[in-house]
Amino acid sequence: MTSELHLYDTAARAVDRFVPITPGKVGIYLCGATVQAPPHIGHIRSGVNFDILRRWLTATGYEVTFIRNVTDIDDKILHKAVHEKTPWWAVAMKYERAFTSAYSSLNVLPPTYEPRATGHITQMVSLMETLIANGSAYAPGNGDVYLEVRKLKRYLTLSNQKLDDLQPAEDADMTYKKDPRDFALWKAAKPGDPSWPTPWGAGRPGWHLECSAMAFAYLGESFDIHGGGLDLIFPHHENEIAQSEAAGYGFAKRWMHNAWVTTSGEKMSKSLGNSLQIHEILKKGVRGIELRWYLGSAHYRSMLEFSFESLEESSVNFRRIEAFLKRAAEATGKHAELKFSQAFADAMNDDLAVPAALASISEAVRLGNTAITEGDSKAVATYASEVRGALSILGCDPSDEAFASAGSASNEALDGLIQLALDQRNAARARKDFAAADAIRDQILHLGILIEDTPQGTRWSIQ
RNA sequence: GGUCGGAUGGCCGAGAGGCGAGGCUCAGGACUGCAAAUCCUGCCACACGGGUUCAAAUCCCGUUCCGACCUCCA
Repeated sequence: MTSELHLYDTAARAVDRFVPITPGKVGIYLCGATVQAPPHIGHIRSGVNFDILRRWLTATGYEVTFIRNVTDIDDKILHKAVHEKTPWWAVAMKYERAFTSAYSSLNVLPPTYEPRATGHITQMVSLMETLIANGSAYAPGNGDVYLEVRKLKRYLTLSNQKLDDLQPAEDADMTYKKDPRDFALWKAAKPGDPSWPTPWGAGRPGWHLECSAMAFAYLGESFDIHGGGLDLIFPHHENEIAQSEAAGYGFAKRWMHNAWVTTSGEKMSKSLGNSLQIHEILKKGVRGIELRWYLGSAHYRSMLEFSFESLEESSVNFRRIEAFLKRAAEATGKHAELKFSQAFADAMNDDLAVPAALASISEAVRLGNTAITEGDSKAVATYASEVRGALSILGCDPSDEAFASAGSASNEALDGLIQLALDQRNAARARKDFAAADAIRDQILHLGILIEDTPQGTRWSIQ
């Protein structure tokens, strides 16, 4: 009897059983990047966390439609374009590529579809027409369009705030707004800004509208899960809910938010100057698979306090698991199949309890290592399958071609050379000339190759 | 002012009334010519003060400290 998937819902502030709208299918909308800077590890943690959710849903038989948007127009992109003397669309494309590359380095699967805001102006205009027609929004005549928050049946249900408790924005322009908390669906074009024609004048989208319009376009009026970082709860997600519900849509049935990556206890962000970009870490020689293992290892709702020390510690742990899979393959003569244990499934079904899932992997590795020592190849195959299957769901299967290393031809030559040295060394060992044998081992170790003697013979690996 | 998190062993990091998650480090042992790897054993922690209970890291009350959001944010 398998356990059933339970997930946290930010709106309910509780974990409860996941029941899809349509049996067997799941629609997920994840707020992706506003492409105005290269991704830091916090952005990619979000990608990894939701990638794990998606992989788990897929592994347990759901057909997942995963939409992750790109917001390719906003104030910062326009500012940056002016600053860099580059067209705004070139700025957006540059950083979109940086995000794509970072996701790919960490084996985050491409979404089913990745809609860009600027490609969905028609859908946004249509949504605004609906909102104006039913009295939820107004166009004061200057080209802006605002949502009238006082008219909403409910508002701020995710962040559990009261409208009157909000600190009104100091810079709220009351020339056209009916209430300082009304937010812009659409912004009138300023000279030099890109713009699109609408019934209310030329302009560009406000920040929140694109997600409501695109979620509707690809997932319909109502869908299963909406995800994003904790800091999007207010205002972004509140305003998405406001727009979509005012338009009469059921919108997201469940809200999931990942916590931050912190340094010195503080949230990583560009404005604090403490952000760490993915490519900076990879440049230090950290493997993508190890960085992913680290970012995915904490529970998605817990803060992850980043340090290179704990990253290295996590990598040591991963290499032990990886080494087990390698030795298991040698012992059984084949790659392990992809399976997972009940303990792993129970952990994942409990709101993606990855730390508990990791404990189940460690247990399987320990038992599998013992089975290798005992020569029980059937047991080795069983544990290796469980480990590899679990790793695969976490996106960290070492045999995944996403992490494949190149150069198998040169490896053959290397293999021959090392075999030559090993033959020499084993000859020395046979005549009990251990000084010579150890000298060979030490010299090879200096070249970065580790030699290990096992009851099954001598094996080598690149450090 | 409003809303919301957090504090766990040398370190990372789970758990949420009873049975010591797991990992890393370190120490000892087994195995080994020696290493390495592996396995075994050990290192009995929950910010502080009260309370509830047969039993509290977990529930309640209070305190301290850290952090996040309140219209830029993953």
